[in-house]
Amino acid sequence: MTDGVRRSQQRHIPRSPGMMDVAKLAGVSHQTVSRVINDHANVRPQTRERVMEAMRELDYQPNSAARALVTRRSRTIGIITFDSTLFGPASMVYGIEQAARAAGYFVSIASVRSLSRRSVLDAVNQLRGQSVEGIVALVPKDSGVAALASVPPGIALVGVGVGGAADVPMVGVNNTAGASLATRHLLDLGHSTVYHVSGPAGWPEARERRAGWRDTIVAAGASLPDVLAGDWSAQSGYQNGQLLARDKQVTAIFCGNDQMALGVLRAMYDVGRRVPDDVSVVGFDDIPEAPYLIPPLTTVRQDFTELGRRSIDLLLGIATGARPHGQIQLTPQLKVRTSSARSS
Amino acid sequence: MTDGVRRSQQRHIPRSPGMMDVAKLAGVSHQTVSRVINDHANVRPQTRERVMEAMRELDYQPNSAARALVTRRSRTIGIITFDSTLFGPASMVYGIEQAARAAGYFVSIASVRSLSRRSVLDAVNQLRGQSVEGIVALVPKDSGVAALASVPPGIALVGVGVGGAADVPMVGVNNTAGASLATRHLLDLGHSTVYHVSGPAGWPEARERRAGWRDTIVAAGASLPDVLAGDWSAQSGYQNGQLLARDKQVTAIFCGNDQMALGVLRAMYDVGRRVPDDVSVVGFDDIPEAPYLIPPLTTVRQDFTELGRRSIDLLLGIATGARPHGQIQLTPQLKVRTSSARSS
DNA sequence: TGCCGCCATGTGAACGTTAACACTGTCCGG
DNA sequence: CCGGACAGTGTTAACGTTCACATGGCGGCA
Repeated sequence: MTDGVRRSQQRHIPRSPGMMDVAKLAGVSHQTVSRVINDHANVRPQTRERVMEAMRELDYQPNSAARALVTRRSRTIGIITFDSTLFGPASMVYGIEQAARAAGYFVSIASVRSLSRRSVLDAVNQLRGQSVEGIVALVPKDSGVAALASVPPGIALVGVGVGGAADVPMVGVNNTAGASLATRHLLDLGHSTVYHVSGPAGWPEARERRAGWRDTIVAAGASLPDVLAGDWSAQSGYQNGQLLARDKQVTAIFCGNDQMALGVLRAMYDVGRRVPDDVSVVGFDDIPEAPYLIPPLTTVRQDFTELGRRSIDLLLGIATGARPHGQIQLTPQLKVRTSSARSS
Repeated sequence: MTDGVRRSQQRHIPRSPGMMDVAKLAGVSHQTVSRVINDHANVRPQTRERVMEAMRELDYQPNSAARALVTRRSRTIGIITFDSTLFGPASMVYGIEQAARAAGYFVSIASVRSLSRRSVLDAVNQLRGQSVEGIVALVPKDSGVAALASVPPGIALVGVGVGGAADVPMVGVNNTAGASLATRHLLDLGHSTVYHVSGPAGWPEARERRAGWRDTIVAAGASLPDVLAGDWSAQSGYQNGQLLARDKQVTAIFCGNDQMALGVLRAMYDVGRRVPDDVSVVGFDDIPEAPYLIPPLTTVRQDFTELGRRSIDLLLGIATGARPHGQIQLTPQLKVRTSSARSS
């Protein structure tokens, strides 16, 4: 007795009830308890009830480590994410978590400070160490994508927003189509051409949006202005906006995301160029604030949450060996608000 | 031989190398491998090198499940989060993840769709099922906080943004002080009083900011206007802003967060009331876009990332039994921009 | 010289679960 | 009325670690 007390004192983590304890209390074998937990057939309803009761009484929680050890399945998927502070990534993490949980998986997260090959690979290894059954990687930059491509096979991996050309199963929005939608919208409003504030070099999504914009301009036979490159931030939008605001020829601007559009809006305001009377501005993403900017921002909507959900679908498909490679592209949608209008 | 092949075929998950395999290859016992992995003393450098070499050769990854099973430590902490889509929560998750990783922990996430007692408790149980060693809960609503209070002890738990009165160890920003800072700033600019667009009922942070505002008004002997209640969204800010814009007496508004301030800004613009010439507006949070709104928003800055870091400090402190209860309050900071000016 | 103690390693038993198989009855068809 | 199928349950052995000891060798000190 004394000995027992001493023993339980030296382990600082108190033992929580196990299957054996439940079994003893219910008067069955631990295997029967296991059967109840895993909803196996061939357990008498009455027995099942007795076991459940015992579980309730002891506040029994199955030990996931033991289970993972013997089944070799962690029921966990990992997310690698860069700057999950932004609306887009944050929403996707949310969508992924919801979908994963619905599919019976836990979600473990590893956020990387930079998108260098090195840090992405570190994150992959961290998650491998947790023996995740699959990884969804939000690493929307070439260096990150390259790192993904060099991950040893054998681990299910899906990239999100890594561009259509990536050598990795991926889900993303059709950026080319989205950019095209926005550009055509502005051309259709009578603007002679459309200027573009793009995302930074090395980002597949920036490149694809730029391409969609360019192709549309060219196809329409309009003159092709130089691209201004930002870094996705409102600040960079503001700076580029100041440049554009000075040029009276500029009547329509398509921005690579809403934050930059917000900066452009502010730059126009500062210089006294009215939106949409003098200049039309279109963004990309449809952040929740978009309808309340001055003026309400016309933008291309991506359904980030759905993107997250789909990435789990794809991942689970791969994990069960369905398709070796897959590619899912969602179609974005133009949201016309008041920041775009007919050319005067 | 044939038998061996068949066996490895029927298990669909192929066995990855274990300690035993490494041990055999290095010509030592599994225990020595364990010692090498855990950096135990008393291993000859030469032996250590041989083991490391074997690990590299086999691409050995320690099995975290087995380790967790025997040590009863998962090296994992859990995050419960509500609407991680917003800037604040998203930043905190980021800060938490960084800090946890630095402390050698993995991070598992459970996002709840609502802050009802039920769903918060479900999330707690999900994480308990993963045997996390501690939980950081971002559940900034009374119902969620109440749920936390009823979590069985024995699991380390820290609330973030749950209000100072909570019966749970917590970290948060000093909302009262922050609101006071904003309100005093406006009073000091000569405004006869300050109106308040508050967060929704049942949110401790909304309550505390309201209290800070009210106390400051009362202490200054100014007249106390009715509170307008929003729901944190830009939309609700816009709606309440429209109400306030009609009232010519309103010259200063303190908003419970930046999104609502953004909506108010837009409402003022629509009605033709100039900010800051006619009306001063101050927000709370300092979202990255705040400097680029029209006009740049004066706001109260909270360091969300730091908040996340601190919550891990507190959690780890509790988990190692340092203090049974703790409370950390960070001091927010006023960022004066151009949306606030002297009363005319 | 002999014993003690420490360094370097090995051995065996947990940890809590699932998988595989063994064991009872009961019911049904021949 | 007997054999076999099947429902319901129990028994034993993994899974890959760490922990608590046990072991052997070697150096130092009395």
